[in-house]
Amino acid sequence: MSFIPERRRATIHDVAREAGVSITTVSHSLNGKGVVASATRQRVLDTAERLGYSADAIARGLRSNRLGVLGLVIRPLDTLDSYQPAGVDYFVRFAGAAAVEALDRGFGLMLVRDPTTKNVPGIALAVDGFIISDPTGNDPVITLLQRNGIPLVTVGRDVGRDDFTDWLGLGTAEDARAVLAHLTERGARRIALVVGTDTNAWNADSELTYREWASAHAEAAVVYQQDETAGEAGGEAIAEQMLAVAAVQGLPDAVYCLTGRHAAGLQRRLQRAGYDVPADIMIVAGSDSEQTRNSAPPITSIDLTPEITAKAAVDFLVRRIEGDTDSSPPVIVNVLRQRQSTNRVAAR
Amino acid sequence: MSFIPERRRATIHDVAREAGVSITTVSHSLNGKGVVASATRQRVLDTAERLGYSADAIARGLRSNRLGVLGLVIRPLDTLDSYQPAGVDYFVRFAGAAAVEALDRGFGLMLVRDPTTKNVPGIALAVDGFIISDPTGNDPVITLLQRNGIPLVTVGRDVGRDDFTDWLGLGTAEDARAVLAHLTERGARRIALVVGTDTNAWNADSELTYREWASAHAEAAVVYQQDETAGEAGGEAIAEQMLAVAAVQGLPDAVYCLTGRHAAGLQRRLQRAGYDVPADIMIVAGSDSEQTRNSAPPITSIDLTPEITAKAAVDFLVRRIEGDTDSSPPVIVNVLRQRQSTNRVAAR
DNA sequence: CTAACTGACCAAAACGTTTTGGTCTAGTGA
DNA sequence: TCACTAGACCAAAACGTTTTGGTCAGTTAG
Repeated sequence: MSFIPERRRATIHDVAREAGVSITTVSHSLNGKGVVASATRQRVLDTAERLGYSADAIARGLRSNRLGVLGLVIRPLDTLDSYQPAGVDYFVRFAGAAAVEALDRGFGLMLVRDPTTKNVPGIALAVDGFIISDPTGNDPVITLLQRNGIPLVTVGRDVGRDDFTDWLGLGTAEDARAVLAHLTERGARRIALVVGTDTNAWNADSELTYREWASAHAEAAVVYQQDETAGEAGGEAIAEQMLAVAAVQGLPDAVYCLTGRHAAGLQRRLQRAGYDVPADIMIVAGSDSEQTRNSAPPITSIDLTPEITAKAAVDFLVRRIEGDTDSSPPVIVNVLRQRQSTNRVAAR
Repeated sequence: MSFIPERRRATIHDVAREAGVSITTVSHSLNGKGVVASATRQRVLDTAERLGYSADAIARGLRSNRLGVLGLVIRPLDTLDSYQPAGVDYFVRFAGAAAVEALDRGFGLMLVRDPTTKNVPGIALAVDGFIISDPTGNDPVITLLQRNGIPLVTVGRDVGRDDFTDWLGLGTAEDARAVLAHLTERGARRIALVVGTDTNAWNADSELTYREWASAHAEAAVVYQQDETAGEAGGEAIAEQMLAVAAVQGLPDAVYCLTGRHAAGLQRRLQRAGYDVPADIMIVAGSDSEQTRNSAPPITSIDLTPEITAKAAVDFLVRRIEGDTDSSPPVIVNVLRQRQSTNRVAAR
């Protein structure tokens, strides 16, 4: 037994008939356009209220080419192929915050997977604009959206697309510099870097900044690469590699792992090999997560403040949609959460 | 400098002109309706492909009254008034899983806040159907949607609306019985319950089942109530209450806290008062979370398997949208994750 | 007194589809 | 030859808005 009562929604025609005016007058009254005698306007408003009328968003969208929905594509999730990687709360926090901000501005937010693939709902290309989080290099999604004339902003730049300027910087270089400065201050000299394999700006710019730092300090750059999807096991694997060459070239003073799960796995494996964190080696993660907060010891991490980033991205996109093509993207500033993994004083 | 290239999307008229047929024939060719000579159909298909044509979802939606979007309202988040409560990953996992499942079925998923409030995007009432997670008693959102003839299913029943049957049970009673059986098996007799203040079925049915168990076992029912939004501090507050009356009526053997954050706070406060978990008192949470996984000791919890629930909810809603009014809602079965907080054998 | 303007309102077009109800031709059976 | 059917196609209506381009009456400027 279904409940659907098939109660037809009131249309603008119903209101017009009931109020004894034309639909033009109803539309004008409701939207504050045109000139309508105030008595008439009030009568229309009352009638609309009484009938529970609200303009159908689809019909309005068809006419005015504005649906009231923003699309969100989180590219790393397309490669992860799962929307619930354990402990990775960055993206869900991002999506939630983006939804709230969009709602506050009168837009809905629709989560969409890679729209270049088949079987994506047609509505995806009908939204008013897109936020693309962490685009890949020369991202085909951007190409598709541009071809269809859909406004978009990205969070993190597309490293293969220098002509595209509507992106929010993630403060990646600043973060890397802050981490390296923090580690140096705590006495580290030989710092290794562990990046992911996605071709996004986060990985690219972190590595770039690190290499700059290394050459400026006359240190050899030691960069490991590990698949983001490998999780903690991936971090352990990197630790194995470090241990394998430790006899020859020694272990680093400190390791900067972009991914929190890599950091947790790496720390655990090094501890198992008898090393103390932070006394023998310090560890920092570039992305705060459940794993970094709850490792023993807790791992110093960059809190990427997805709530702030999401809010800024929505704001920036809405500006573009509304025709403001000049304002430049906001700059995101993240915070370094100092924890025990880099606390040399507190080490036994 | 904006990037928007104002490239007009190809319409059905463009395809018709280019292929030398009427728009009717294009529509029929593309949708497999009507009778079209196969040579003609192929020509149309090729032309559409060449022009990169895909039907505009809004226009289609207007005509066929089907937008291809599902709405999701997570009611507890409306009261929490934040979409990113720290460590509460149930809802974000739910939303992510629902989005994936919807996408797999050709729908978009739109996250929406309480649509009875003002300033909600009009599109909210234009979606094809709604999933309402954890409705409040006699939820006004349900009333609104029903008045507008929008299909909906709820996750957890509306405790004030017995005539509404399209809800997915959360297995709440089964969960409660499993927890109580587990605690009894580990030697507990005097078990206390801590529920939240939302008027949803989870709270109501947990308490009901608990009281049934208490009277069946001739035990006094001890029920504490704490606001869901109070977090770990709320759990500590409950512990204070327990400690205050401990001299008179003793401490319970075990506590069943529905909310994971309450459980974590409660455990910490009791430990601070010198009690050992699980030796002196056992603790179980009704909802697994970061806090229950990472407390010391880790807290035995019900894993509410939001991925499974979300998938089932989408499936059920799509059935209703497609006119299947008969199939009954699926039954969700959750799992009890046994951890050290109820492990009496392993206690010192 | 006429022309121009203004205030109040409305009919119809337009948005891009799907679907209804045709037309026309060629073939079939009687 | 005539009625009928089936195949192939199309014109126009419909979905519910917003917006364009009016009309009409009354008022003001010259």
